Amino acid sequence: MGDQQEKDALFDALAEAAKALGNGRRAQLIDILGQGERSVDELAAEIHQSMANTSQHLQRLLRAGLACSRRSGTRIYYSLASPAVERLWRALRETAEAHSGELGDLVRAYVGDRDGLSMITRDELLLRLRQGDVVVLDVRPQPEYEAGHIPGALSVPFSDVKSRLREVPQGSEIVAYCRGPYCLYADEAVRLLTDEGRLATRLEEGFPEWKAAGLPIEHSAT
Amino acid sequence: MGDQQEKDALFDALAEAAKALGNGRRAQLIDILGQGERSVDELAAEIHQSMANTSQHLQRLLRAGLACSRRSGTRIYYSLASPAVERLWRALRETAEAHSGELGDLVRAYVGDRDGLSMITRDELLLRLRQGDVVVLDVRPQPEYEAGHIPGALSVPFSDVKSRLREVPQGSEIVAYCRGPYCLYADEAVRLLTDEGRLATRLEEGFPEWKAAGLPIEHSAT
DNA sequence: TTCTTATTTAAGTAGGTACTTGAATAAGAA
DNA sequence: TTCTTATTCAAGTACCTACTTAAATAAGAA
Repeated sequence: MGDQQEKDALFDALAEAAKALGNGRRAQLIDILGQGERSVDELAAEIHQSMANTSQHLQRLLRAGLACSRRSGTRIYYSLASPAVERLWRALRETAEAHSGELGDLVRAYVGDRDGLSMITRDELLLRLRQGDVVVLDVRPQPEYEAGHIPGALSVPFSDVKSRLREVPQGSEIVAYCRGPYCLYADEAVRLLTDEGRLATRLEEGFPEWKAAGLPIEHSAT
Repeated sequence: MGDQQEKDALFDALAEAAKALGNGRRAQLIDILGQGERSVDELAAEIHQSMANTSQHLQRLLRAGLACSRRSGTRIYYSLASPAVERLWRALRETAEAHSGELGDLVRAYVGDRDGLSMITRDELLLRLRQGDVVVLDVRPQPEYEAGHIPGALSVPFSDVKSRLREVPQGSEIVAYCRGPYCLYADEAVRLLTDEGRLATRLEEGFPEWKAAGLPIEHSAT
């Protein structure tokens, strides 16, 4: 007990979990899995990688204890191992953001200019929901909506917003949300709706943050 | 804006911070830096690595935005870049611990059996401090005590406990603390004191957790 | 049974990482 | 100035990682 070799082994094991997060593709997988469970082929499509490569990344997450999997017929569904993983991912983002400069530039390069974009916080949305004068739009892909969404939200995946405009109730303000701060679905939806003359706003954060705050969640009957 | 290449670059940058933590030696450095700033040679001695290798690890932490450094004469002192890093490190530990099994075994192998060890929580210690019937012992190395400690604590580094027994006031219960749950200094101090017939207890957590909880801290006049 | 689809495994390669050793800086002391 | 000490840099090597392609499983459908 207490010798250097064992100490090194302990810290190596802790570092294993960090290594699992230490790859851009796996970080994306964690971000997506934060929305709910997904199959390997869906995940491969999301991160634009081959099935083989995606499978290997997922198994790395499995081994590190960040993800878990279940088989259903011919498909295998992966999900985050515990809420602690969600906290770890958020802490990593906050740390990287505090290291001002580089990451900010990359976010700006990917996300573009959000200056003209109307945004509201979670607390504001809660208030408006109680008043009952907003329509909430979940613009993430359908499977993520089905795995869990803000109660009362309508599922209109980003790619369908334009064609399904008529389904969105008129008259009240629209609040769109997606995966989180690094997700553009809600941004684009708000821009599109605004162009159509609707009053639309983006929720600052995404579904995982809503869930992590302990707020109520609705699941689709399957 | 919004293309795959930029998205990959953004997540690669986030993964960079995780990669920096993804090495046992650097994880140890982060754990030690959580106690306060230290010079390169002190850190090299702590992790039992060469100066060159330690320096390279520290520069990796620097580049990733997890650490920062300042020069003072011929020495360069490294410290954590922000409290967010401390949160990240804690989240990583919690995640790894949730992945029951392997890590538990490694902790047990390094830490040994804590069953016979008397422990108190932070809240209990706060209560006892208010009652004024405890002596608090900081058994970490002197530089860590100087960089910040629990108010009123006496600095008796682990290696000196045996020879400096007389300095520890008799009559009241002793509470020893160190770096945190993976640190053995307080364990050993409590065993030693108990063998000498003193009433000694270990603080469950360490100094970084005390600091993170926003509790008061005392610094040595230098 | 054979066929199909989803996933994993195996093998190979280019590039990255963690150490080592020895030389180069950089600040202060003599 | 030279000497000393703390730190960094440079170059080399053994090992590890992220991807590729092609073959192997594994479950369900026909």
